[in-house]
Amino acid sequence: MNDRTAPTPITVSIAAVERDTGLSKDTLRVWERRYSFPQPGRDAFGERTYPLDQVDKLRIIKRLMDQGHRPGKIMGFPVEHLQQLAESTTAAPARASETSDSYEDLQSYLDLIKQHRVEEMRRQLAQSLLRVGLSRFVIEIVAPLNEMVGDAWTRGHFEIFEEHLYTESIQVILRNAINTIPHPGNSHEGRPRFLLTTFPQEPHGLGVLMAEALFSLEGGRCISLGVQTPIWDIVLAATTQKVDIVALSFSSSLNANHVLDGLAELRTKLPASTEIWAGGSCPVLYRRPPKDVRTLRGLESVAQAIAEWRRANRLP
Amino acid sequence: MNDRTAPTPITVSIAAVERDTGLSKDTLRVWERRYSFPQPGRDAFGERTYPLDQVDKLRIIKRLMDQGHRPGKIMGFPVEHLQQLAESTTAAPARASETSDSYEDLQSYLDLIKQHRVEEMRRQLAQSLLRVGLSRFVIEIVAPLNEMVGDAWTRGHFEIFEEHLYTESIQVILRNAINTIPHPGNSHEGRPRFLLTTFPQEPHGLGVLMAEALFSLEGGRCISLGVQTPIWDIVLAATTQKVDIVALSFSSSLNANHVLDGLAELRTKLPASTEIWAGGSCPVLYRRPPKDVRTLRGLESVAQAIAEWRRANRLP
DNA sequence: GTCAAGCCTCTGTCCAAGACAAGCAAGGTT
DNA sequence: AACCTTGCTTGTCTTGGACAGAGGCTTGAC
Repeated sequence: MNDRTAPTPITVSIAAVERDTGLSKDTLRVWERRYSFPQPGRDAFGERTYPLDQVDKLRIIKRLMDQGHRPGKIMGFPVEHLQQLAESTTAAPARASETSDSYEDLQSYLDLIKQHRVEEMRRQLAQSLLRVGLSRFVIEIVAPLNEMVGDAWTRGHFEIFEEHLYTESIQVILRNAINTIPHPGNSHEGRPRFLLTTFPQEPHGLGVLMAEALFSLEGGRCISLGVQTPIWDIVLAATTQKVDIVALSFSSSLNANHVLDGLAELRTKLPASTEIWAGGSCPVLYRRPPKDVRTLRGLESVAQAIAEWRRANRLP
Repeated sequence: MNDRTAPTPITVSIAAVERDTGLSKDTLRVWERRYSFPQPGRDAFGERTYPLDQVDKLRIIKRLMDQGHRPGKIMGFPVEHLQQLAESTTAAPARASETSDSYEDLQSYLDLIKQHRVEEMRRQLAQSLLRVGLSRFVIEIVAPLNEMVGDAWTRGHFEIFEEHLYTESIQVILRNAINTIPHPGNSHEGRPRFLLTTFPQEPHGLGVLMAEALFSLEGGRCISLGVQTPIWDIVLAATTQKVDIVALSFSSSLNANHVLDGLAELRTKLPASTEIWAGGSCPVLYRRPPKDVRTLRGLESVAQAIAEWRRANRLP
């Protein structure tokens, strides 16, 4: 129950390891049985005590698994090897984001986070927003930055709290910007009503926020449910709010089958007149596009999608 | 593992019950063994399937336990009796919030959610904010509303998406309000630096946001990490950002032991000069106050706590 | 009558080893 | 290149036993 760090302060209990690594107690015990790692000592009551270096290794393993590695393959490697493995991940997608703001400009934001100069970063973000406008800001700065931050994290260059600092900063800037978008009169003509959220397994909210910004700019009326809404509640909300389009955001960490199954289920439960738009970095959306769901590959396609919706729904 | 709601849609798995009630799987099994409640059925694989009414009863029991009741005493009672018991104690705190906005005014917000008139609710919230000011808005309107919404949710009067709509609305209003708080010059004298976040098991972010509003109003400089930051990352962020106070928010859904263990561990890892402030509706904070942690019971005490910090840190 | 110390019961968490379905990779077929 | 089958991998659920620590009760001293 407690940490029992008192006698030998260099070990922690199984509950603490579960909290710090996100690996369940069951998993920790079964790994020990199968792979002989971790190998915790025992305290006077026969309960497991994990040395800190093993907890560190568990954290690295967890990160590599989020990246797609399988535990059985990597469990035996020494820590140095694992760190090396983390380094040698995709370098390609970061280069693809050299569009208008050059790669170096974006990199400077990462440096600001790494130096923990949060206020300076927010100032510069706000400045960029003013310079290029909200739409280009989201598409050309925030989206590639998200990717770079995620990338840096999987390589172990960022701590979790640094990623939190980044996310919170972007959220402040974007929400503030969304608030300043003027309400274009009372005319509801040709203004699609959006419901925005994510599936229960998806805790990342920046995608929803970016979509809300772009939809609103294009004249959409947005209702956001935040993240992690059960499918049935999405249906309830969509029908009671009489929305035209349900928009969902998917990050790359999600299980492919869950995404497809969830979208299929949502499609059957929603009336056919309600469109479903799906976007985000989840690869399966574009590799095996689901039936009767509009997939938005890249945020640039948002404007076109809304234009097409307008054309299709001009006069019913 | 999965919900297995497909064959008989009226039962859920033990993992789902753990998620929805906050009671651990171990606890659920041991209750079944000792008190013969709950009594889940079994699916084709021999795994427990909990009927929804039993989950509802478990939720009520959880709430009564938060109020001090012991499981063995109340487990055998029928649901009606338990509800009655819950009513008799709940009435007091709700009444206590009849300070400026009367109970009926707050109730009208709940009605607006229930009628799904989101924009109207936001308009009225914004109006209340202007009328009474941010500080009283947070303390006298948002805090009791949170309680009422949570209350309505545990009784099954609210759908999940309605709670999401509420949370998102409050978030929009509060973040906007926080943005408008003027930066009082460059003087850092007597202005405590706060780090705000929650523990990994705590996904609710409104508490952090309310605290940020009040701290900022009192002249504090706030750095928010959002929710669910691992303890080690809280330590890292606190030291690199050189904060004076780490402020944490705890909802009543959290496991008491996890909260106390986490706070104890955080206390040992942070330098003694960094204060820890803990607040929120988690009962254990006030029933068994942790060592060397300042617990803020109710948001009214924020101003006093900051005043005391100022007095203690005037001249080192 | 009040308070402290001791005892006892209650209660959540940990342990062990076994079982199995869902996830994933490799091989074969169209 | 797209698809199905087969077999291995892996996380989660199962049972029943054990025990520490908190809560509540009783006793005894003042």
